[in-house]
Parts: sequence; structure tokens; C-alpha cells
Amino acid sequence: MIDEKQGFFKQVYFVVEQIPLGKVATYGQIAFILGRPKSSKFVGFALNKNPNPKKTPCHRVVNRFGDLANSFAFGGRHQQKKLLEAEGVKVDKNFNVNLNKYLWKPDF
DNA sequence: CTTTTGACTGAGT
DNA sequence: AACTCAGCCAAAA
Repeated sequence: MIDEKQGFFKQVYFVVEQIPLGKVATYGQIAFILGRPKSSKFVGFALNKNPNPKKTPCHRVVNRFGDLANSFAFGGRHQQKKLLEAEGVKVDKNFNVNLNKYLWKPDF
């Protein structure tokens, strides 16, 4: 569960870590889970800091259209695309994923 | 302490 | 869904 006593960023990392392999989540969705549906920016902001790139699968987080983030801390969109495809998520040449198929359905 | 910032989103045009 | 405007609010400077 989410420890609300921890920082907002911490919660973001926690939720992102819960995204199952082969699925993706949107910033707004994560923000909603955290109780701050309007703070979608901060989801990305938190990942931008990305203190734990090994533990936080930022590549599974996309915007509401299913497009990969404009910037990417791991080393570029190509890297992200590669990581997603390695997990069974098909990413097209425009770095877009099929949300209807791959969107994560959280249990919260 | 105040101000800036930011990987977004939704409504309006 | 193409583009713009504004809101959202925690962390960093």
C-alpha cells in the first residue's frame, strides 16, 4: 500500500514499481491513485529526479495518449522503446503504445 | 522565507 | 485529437 506519511515522490515511485511487467500506466492515472489527479505533472517530475533508476521502471509510464515521454532519464526514447518491447509491450515507430491493450489496471 | 519549475491534463477554440 | 491556456502543488534554488 501507499504510505501517505512518506513524500509524494516516494508514493509515485511506489506506484510505478507496482506496474506489472508488460503493462504501462499514465501520469494522470498515477496522480489519481495518489489522490492528486491534478498533480499529474508531479508524477513526471518525480520520475525526472528518478533517484532509483534501477528500481523505478519509468519506461512503463507514458502520457495519456500512450506516447512515451518527451524526455527520458534512462538514455532516450529508443532505450525506453527497447525496454518496453523486451517486456512484451509493442511500441510503434512514434513511440506510442496501445493503451487499450497495455494500460495497467491498479487495484487501489 | 519566496520564487521557479516541471517527463501532464482537461477544457476551450 | 491539433493547439493554446491555465491549474495543479511538492521539491529545489
